[in-house]
Amino acid sequence: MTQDAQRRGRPRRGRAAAIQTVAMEAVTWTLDRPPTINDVARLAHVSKKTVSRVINQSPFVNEETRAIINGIIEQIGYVPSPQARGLAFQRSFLLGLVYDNPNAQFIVNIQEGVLAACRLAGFELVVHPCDQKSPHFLNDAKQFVQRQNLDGVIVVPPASENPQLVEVLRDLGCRYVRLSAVSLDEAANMVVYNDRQGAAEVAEHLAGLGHRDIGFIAGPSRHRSAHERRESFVGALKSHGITLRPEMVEEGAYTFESGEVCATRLLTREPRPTAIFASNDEMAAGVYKTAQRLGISIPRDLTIVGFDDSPIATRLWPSLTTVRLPAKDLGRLAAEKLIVRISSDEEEGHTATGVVSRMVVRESSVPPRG
Amino acid sequence: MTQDAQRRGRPRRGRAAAIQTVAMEAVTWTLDRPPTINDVARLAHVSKKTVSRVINQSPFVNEETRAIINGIIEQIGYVPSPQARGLAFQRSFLLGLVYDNPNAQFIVNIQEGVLAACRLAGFELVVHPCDQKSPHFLNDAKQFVQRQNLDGVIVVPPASENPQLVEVLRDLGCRYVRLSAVSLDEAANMVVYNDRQGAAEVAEHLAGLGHRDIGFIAGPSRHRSAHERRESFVGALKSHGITLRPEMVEEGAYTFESGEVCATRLLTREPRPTAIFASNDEMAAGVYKTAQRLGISIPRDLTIVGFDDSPIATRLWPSLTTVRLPAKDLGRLAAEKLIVRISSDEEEGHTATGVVSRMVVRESSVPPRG
DNA sequence: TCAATAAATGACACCGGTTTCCTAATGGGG
DNA sequence: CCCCATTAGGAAACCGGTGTCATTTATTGA
Repeated sequence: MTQDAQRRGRPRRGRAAAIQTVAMEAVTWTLDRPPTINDVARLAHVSKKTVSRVINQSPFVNEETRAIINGIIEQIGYVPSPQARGLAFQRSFLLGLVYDNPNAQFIVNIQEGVLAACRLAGFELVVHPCDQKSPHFLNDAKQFVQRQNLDGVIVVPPASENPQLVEVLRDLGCRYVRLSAVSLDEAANMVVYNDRQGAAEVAEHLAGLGHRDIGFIAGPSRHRSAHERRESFVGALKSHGITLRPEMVEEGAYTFESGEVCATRLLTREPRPTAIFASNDEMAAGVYKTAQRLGISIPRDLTIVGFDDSPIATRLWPSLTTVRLPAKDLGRLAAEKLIVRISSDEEEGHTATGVVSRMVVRESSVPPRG
Repeated sequence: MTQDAQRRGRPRRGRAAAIQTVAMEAVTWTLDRPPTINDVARLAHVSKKTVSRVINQSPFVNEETRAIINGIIEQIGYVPSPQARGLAFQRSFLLGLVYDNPNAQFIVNIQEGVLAACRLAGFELVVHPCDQKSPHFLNDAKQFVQRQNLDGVIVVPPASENPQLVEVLRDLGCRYVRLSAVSLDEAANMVVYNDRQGAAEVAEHLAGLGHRDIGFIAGPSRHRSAHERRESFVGALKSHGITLRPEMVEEGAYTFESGEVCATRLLTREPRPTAIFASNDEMAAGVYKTAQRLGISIPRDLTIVGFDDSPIATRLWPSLTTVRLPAKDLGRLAAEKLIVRISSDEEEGHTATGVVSRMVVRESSVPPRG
């Protein structure tokens, strides 16, 4: 009975005293190494398991105890070791971003969106630029995942459209989310951006302005987005009674230089188009340069529309009418999707996720002359 | 003696046999979890310590044993757990990249350079975009380092020029390397890019072309690079007998819009400058737009020079004479420096490291008319 | 008053590596 | 033939957390 009383009483006193003790010790307490969970447990006179419960927000902790432990954690600046947590949880709290996209702004925007979601969930982001043409491409990606034991990977187009890469990720048992213009995978693994909407709006815009001789610069056929933009644009024009003649279509490579080449072909042909829709802003910039070189005035003699709303769209003069692709939202959605699947430890999340692109009208699109 | 013989002999047979056994087992051997060092040790009939020695290239392992273990590692696809290694080594093999630079291309280039060095050393890169103006800036940075226990951090300007941030990193005991236009820190912690060289070349170029009425758009004074570019440019002009009059200097914010504003001021003033040197390409693009708006022909009536050699320099028409800042090399050097310090576990590396910027002449710079 | 139950906490094994310390076998010199 | 240095390899503790299960104490119902 005496023993019981002691056992019952001591912890109370012990804990109550701990507040004082620690408060006093805090000034002089200096560790030559980062504090660990054991230090916290010792100072709080509890077991490390209880500290662990506090860290992990377990409901089975007395409020008083929790307050004491949190106070000590605060005072000594304890931060749980991610390595130890990772080892015990079998998780790394790390997401990977795989990209081979040459558009730097797109990548940075995606990164920001992904990180916005990561921060809320306590994840960090590891980046992996790569090159699909490299013979080490698949092996590099594999090592990337394994080397830090990534919990999940987000893949950006065009790499996201590589079936071998997806196979590698699947074999590794690594969760992934792919970004693409079309749904290539089960809903849980995809975030799609609807380029059809934006391309259709452009068609409507140009038709509404009165353009009939319209040139189109398509993207490279290996990009799914190129097909989407093309088909939607052609279809929407047709519904406005305008047929895009084959000789008014050129296929570019989403690069500035290819935009110049395609524009040169289109603009030296009769009848010369009164408007050109380039499948991305880079190529649209190539059209600008070519038009200026040929002495064609923009927008008086030529309306130009791009796609992406990259920074260059507003740097050009006149500013470029284009389609805004909300890259940051895209990144955020992908990360959220991935994190939900990782956290729930389930393959659910079968709802389709995506964003819609919308046209932004600026100065480069006006009615045709005469 | 018999026992001894057995003890001596068995391992031999054991190991020799292991090759066969494993070779046969490999086909049917399926684990429902990733293989661990224990699996390798068991299959190789050695202790896990010996496997550890092989992994870490210890010289105290028999060649035969090493070959057997490597064979098994290969066959079962064993990859050491980064969490476990991290826990034991007290290292994360993770580098951080802190940036608040609005220039996406610069960031992506830095990332690529950093990763080139990381790959060789077995490190991965975690990114952290931030905002110096946010009240959480310092705390976010601190958590960023702690959350994954980063081995080192690379800080890109202008964040790199924030002394409080550096203090936080130092307090955390986190190694860091700063990029900046000037040496703000001990040599071990810096990689500098010499903007003076490029700016001086521009001065020489413009003077050589015969320009005398030269306008200058400076960067924001909180950027060290802005000072470097300005001082060097002014100094070099002076050494060519040209004095930059105060009314020919405007201070921009390294943004497109500020370039427009400054250009408007410079170009509506008498005498109008025959050449404008903008401290970065973004602002130079603003000058282009303003000139076009005012009906000033480039380069006939106005020579323009930028700085950075960002993608926009070649997208503009005529293409922009500018100064190339080798961002990728910068990133690589910073990462190499950091990795050396981490690996050697010493504060050495007192040699200064840096890159030099060089002018790239394009179409926007010609002699003045008349 | 006495189980039965729930709440709060602790003891101990474990995650997958590394380090420390120790043993056994081998080879060479006296 | 013995001793010792050297090489190869193993046992156990450890890194810093988490899981499982047991234990203690307080509360409730019969």
